[in-house]
Order: sequence, then C-alpha cells, then structure tokens
Amino acid sequence: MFLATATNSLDAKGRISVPADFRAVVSDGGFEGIVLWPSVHGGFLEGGGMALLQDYQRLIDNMDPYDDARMAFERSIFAESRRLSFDGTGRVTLPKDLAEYAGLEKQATFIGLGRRFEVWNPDSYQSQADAARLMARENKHRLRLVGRAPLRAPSDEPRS
Amino acid sequence: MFLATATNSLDAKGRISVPADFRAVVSDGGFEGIVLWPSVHGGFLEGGGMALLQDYQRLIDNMDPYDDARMAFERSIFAESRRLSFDGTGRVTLPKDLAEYAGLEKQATFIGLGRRFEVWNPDSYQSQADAARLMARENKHRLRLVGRAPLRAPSDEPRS
DNA sequence: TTGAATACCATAAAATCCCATGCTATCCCG
DNA sequence: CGGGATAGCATGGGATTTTATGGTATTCAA
Repeated sequence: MFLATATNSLDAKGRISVPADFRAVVSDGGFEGIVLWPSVHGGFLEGGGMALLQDYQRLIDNMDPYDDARMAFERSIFAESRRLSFDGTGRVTLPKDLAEYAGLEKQATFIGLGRRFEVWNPDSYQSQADAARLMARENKHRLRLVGRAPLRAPSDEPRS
Repeated sequence: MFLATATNSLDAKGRISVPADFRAVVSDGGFEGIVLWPSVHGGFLEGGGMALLQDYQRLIDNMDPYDDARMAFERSIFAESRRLSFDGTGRVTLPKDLAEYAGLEKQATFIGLGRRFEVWNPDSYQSQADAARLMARENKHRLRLVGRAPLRAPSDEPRS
C-alpha cells in the first residue's frame, strides 16, 4: 500500500529518487520500476506499479468493447503511461513532457494514496492538501467502518 | 482490540516504546509495526495496524470514483499516514513533523480505543479527559439513550 | 562523432539494527 | 507466606546500513 508523502529533488538530468517505501510496494509486479501517466483530473501525474496496471486491465476486460468509458480509460491510462525503471539507487528519469505537464522543476512530491500514488509540484499540492483536510472533516461520518462494526446505536465514532 | 492507556518516554532520537499490549494487536496485518496519522479532529495522532488501513481502503474502494469526498479521504488518510516499524525491542521512531503536530516532547500517552488508538501529549490529554468527564456528568441523563439499539432492545424497556 | 540515455561510483545524512541495563510483575519453592 | 529467581518490558547508546543525491564513465544510435 502506498502511504505517506515525500518531497524529493529532480537533478539536472531529470532523475528523481522514488521514496524507498514506494519501491518496496512495486516490487511485486515483476518489473523493477514504476508506471506514470498524466492525470485526467488536473496538472499532476498518477502512478503505481505494474500490478496496478494489471488491475486496470482486468477492469477494462470486463467492460463492453464499445463502451465510451472503456475507450476513454484505454486512451487516458494505457496510451499515456510510461514505464520507468529504477537505476541502481532507486531513481527514475522523468520524461520531459511529463515533468512539464505537472510543472515539475526542482522538486516533486510523491503522495501515497493506497493503491496508487500521485506526483505533484510541491507548491501546488499544499493547497490541495488543506482543502482535502477540511472536506474530510466535514464528511467524517461517511467513514464509519460498517463492515466489521459491532451492533450499536447509530451515533458517531466514540471520539472521546 | 486496543485497550487501556499508557504513557511512555520519547528519547533523544525520537524513539518511543509502543505498549506491549498494542504490539500484540497489530501483528495481524502482516506488517510488524503501526500506522500513525495526524488527527483531523485536533492536535493529536491517530493510529492502528495495517489491518485498520485495509478496512479504510475497502471502504474507500466502494465510494464513487468521482466523489470529491473520496479524494479528500484518500488525501487525508493515506497521504498523511506513516508506516512505522518496530525495532528489536518494540519501539518506533516518531517522525519530527508528527511529534510536532501533537506537541510531543518528553513523553506521549497511548490511548486504546478498540479498533484504533490515539497518541497525545500527556498534559493535553489530562485536561481533555477532565473536560470529557465533566461533560459526561452534566449530560448523564442523555447516556441512557446511547446504548440502546434503534429498534428497541427486548431487555431495556421499563414497560409500564 | 555527437548527443542522449544508461550504468557505475562516491558521500553525507538519516534511519535502522544490535547490545546493555534497570525495573517490575510473576512464578516457584521452601 | 516470603523471598529469591525469572521473564518481559521500557529505555539508553553505539555501530551499521540504507537512502537520497551528486558526479563520472560507458554504451548505443543517429
């Protein structure tokens, strides 16, 4: 699972260290590296290991061949994504167009989001994070762990 | 289940012993350590084992992919949380930013809350606990309603 | 041959491992 | 019941390894 956030530097050759925790996660897909693509949600990158891509593949296989969403999916993820392998010390070289798309220059922030991660310009991310925190607080009631929760009155988590 | 509370010391390197009871609980997720994140409810930390995070993962997986709240949760839970593994004697190293967020210096109090736990500055927790007790006393008449199931339980109706 | 991409080496800082010690609760046996 | 042995726990410090990052060499192709 991709967790935590870390900000690392891009060097003159466009190389950047992938956080060690993330490297440990992607080692399962059989490919020593990550996959990155420009996000359809905004000016940042999304990524994961090969295992994630295989999950998406399986998802798409189950969609109707002429479903619009399917084609959008195929185009926006598979067609746009790059396979970047680690060098000896766990860095990848960021293709120029991806760096440009996400506005990455000196540094980049890796954000762990469970199954996948995102790569942001550090400054742009800050405001995102603040907004997310606010919204999470306002919607906290939706995070109840109903699956394994014992039978109890519908009051909120006993945050005492 | 995380139960009871314990106060342990932070050493010069930022290490702190996780209460032995808690260590026994988290061993299930396959990862020998805990996960901690800054609470959105106040200046303290929340934590649990990997199993708890997997529960959240499952919950989020079932939300609409385009739901704004979903992204907010991903960002405020996965992105903010840290995976801290035990050393040989059951300690973890508290990242500086987390310690700072919760105002932890010499000591920290672990509070078991069943499925998860919290980590507080001992002083803050004390005053918070006092306030909670006071509020509980002032509102004790409301407590009668809390334990009750929404559709009335067979045992607790006075049945005049 | 020149440029770009890739592999290899070096280093400082940070995280991790490993061993030692005092304390406390528990057990066991007289 | 008592007192010593024992095991588990919290804590301290030094040694070792990993990580992030910079630079240099080498390969490959145009």
